Amino acid sequence: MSRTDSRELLRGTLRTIVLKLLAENRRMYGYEITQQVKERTGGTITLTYGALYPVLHKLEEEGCLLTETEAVDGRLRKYYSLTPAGTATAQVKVAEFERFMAAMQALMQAGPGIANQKH
Amino acid sequence: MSRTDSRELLRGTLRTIVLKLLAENRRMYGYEITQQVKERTGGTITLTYGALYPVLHKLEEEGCLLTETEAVDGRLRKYYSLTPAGTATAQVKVAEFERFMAAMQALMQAGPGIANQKH
DNA sequence: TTGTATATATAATTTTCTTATATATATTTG
DNA sequence: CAAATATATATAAGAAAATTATATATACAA
Repeated sequence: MSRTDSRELLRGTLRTIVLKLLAENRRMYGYEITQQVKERTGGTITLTYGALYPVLHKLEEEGCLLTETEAVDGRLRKYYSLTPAGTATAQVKVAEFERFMAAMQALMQAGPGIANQKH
Repeated sequence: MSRTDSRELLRGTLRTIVLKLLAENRRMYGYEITQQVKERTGGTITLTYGALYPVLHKLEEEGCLLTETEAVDGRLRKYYSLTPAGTATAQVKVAEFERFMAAMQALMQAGPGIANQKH
């Protein structure tokens, strides 16, 4: 299976993604997060459960998230929502990410190179 | 030392950065790469030597880079340049990164403030 | 001569992710 | 009806990639 999916680039962005989505949605459960990410990125980004759940647990442990477990259609769902501290962290993380994006843009644009020839 | 520097976001992008710069510059040495990155990103991104050199060695080992060592002002410099395979890899990596950026943009933009309530 | 800048390198540790596995119910499909 | 797929969470073992610390060496400026 060759993955067109750029997994390695995802490194370091998981927490930011989770916090951002929760900042928008007020409450979400893990599975829902993976589905939203897949949908909204047209399948380019797919989260793995082995990475997601530990991050959710860690964010909870750090006081960024709180949970409420509910049974829906006979299956358990664990809803996560941001605490005030989590909201603050989300803002910081998103701002940091935007700064980082701009910096990467600066590196990826300019320069006579690969396929950047202008006529 | 509080770092405004978003180190964790850098994870997974190092190889792409190195390959992109080498695609533009034809040949560069390690120290030069760190300086260019710092300059071009206004200090937002700073590479550490502990990460950079192992990556350069690995890329060389993989056949993406070749080296020529020269003494300049009494100090040694190890210049790296792309092999044809390295050029191809650089193109793939940059394309992958752009795809990833677009996907992240899709996640980061949506819903200014708190929209998207479901139910 | 002391510190800063230039220049490369590696080892130990930590963080973070992948992969595999486990459990359990609901729904769709052959 | 059985089997496969979708929903839903969880964790352990291992790999990958980075941080941090350390080592070496020369040039230049204060």
